[in-house]
Amino acid sequence: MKISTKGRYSVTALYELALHYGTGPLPLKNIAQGQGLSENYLEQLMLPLRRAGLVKSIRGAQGGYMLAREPKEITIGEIITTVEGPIAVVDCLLAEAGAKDQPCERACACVTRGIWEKVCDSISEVLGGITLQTLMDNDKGSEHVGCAR
Amino acid sequence: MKISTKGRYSVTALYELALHYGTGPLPLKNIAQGQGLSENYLEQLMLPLRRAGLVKSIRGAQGGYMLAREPKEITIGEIITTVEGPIAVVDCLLAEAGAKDQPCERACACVTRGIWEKVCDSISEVLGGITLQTLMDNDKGSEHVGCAR
DNA sequence: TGGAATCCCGAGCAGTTTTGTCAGATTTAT
DNA sequence: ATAAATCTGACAAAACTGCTCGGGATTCCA
Ligand code: FES
Ligand code: FES
Repeated sequence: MKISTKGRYSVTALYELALHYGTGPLPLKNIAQGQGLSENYLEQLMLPLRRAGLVKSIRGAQGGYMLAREPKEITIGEIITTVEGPIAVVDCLLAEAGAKDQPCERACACVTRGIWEKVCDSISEVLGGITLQTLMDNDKGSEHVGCAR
Repeated sequence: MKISTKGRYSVTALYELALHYGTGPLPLKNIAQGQGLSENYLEQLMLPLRRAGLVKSIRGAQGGYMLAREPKEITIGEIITTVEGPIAVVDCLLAEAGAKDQPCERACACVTRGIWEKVCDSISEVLGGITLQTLMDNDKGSEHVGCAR
């Protein structure tokens, strides 16, 4: 039950873009250095994000990335599903949609199916309810008062 | 974001035990064959479950496993955390408890931390709210009416 | 008392996924 | 022209998953 680094890095990268929203393209190097991430790795994550229409890119010198929409229109759920695939805690839940092969043999008789559905719904609800704007607001609101370490 | 077969198999196995609750020990072979699981693999899952006090075992011929508590006293969350480890969608959330090493450098400044906490809480709430008894009740309640396939 | 059934335990292993690295091609501002 | 940047695909180490196997220990039953 882990969210991979793909998801986490993507969120922080797009949060960084959100902070610069409206101020032209931001090169990947800046994001990577600022957050201490591998530029090469981050590069790979931007590919699906661009194809999904979450970010836009400008090539060449003085180029970079920028959000394709307003921060309040991009949810954390979108970001994570884009780079990690659909939120399905068990493969069975995927089958109903695509269903070229059906890994869920006893779908209607399976007593546990309801559990996984509830978990997925719950996660989707949480992640779909948080936007990049939310993160910015929360960060501004926090006082950064005395932290133990 | 997957729940591994460890978690799923354990839940179905313990559900099977719940169905036989009060009727003596059930050998692993029966569970495995009934659910179409590998007996050898299931054996490995029972080890942590026994150590965690969820099941009791009786060795020797005519032995087997039984629930250590009533079905209504065993939550799905307990089962899954026992075999898969704590529900922490990111490692950072683990650190605060044990914390021999601290993977979460900027815990108090990290804007994304709140997201992962919400997700974990949400999952824990769902899984902690479902017991083996719940599953049995739901299954009895369902009419098993016309299912497409 | 002698199997036979059954749990107990650790080692090992093939396949997949994760987490990157790298080299080079392409585009564009200056 | 040159430098800055994105684009793309190939590759690889490490971790994880999903098992399998072999042998040991315990207990029931005939
Ligand atoms: S067999 Fe697919 S959810 Fe149980
Ligand atoms: S650095 Fe640990 S939660 Fe962000």
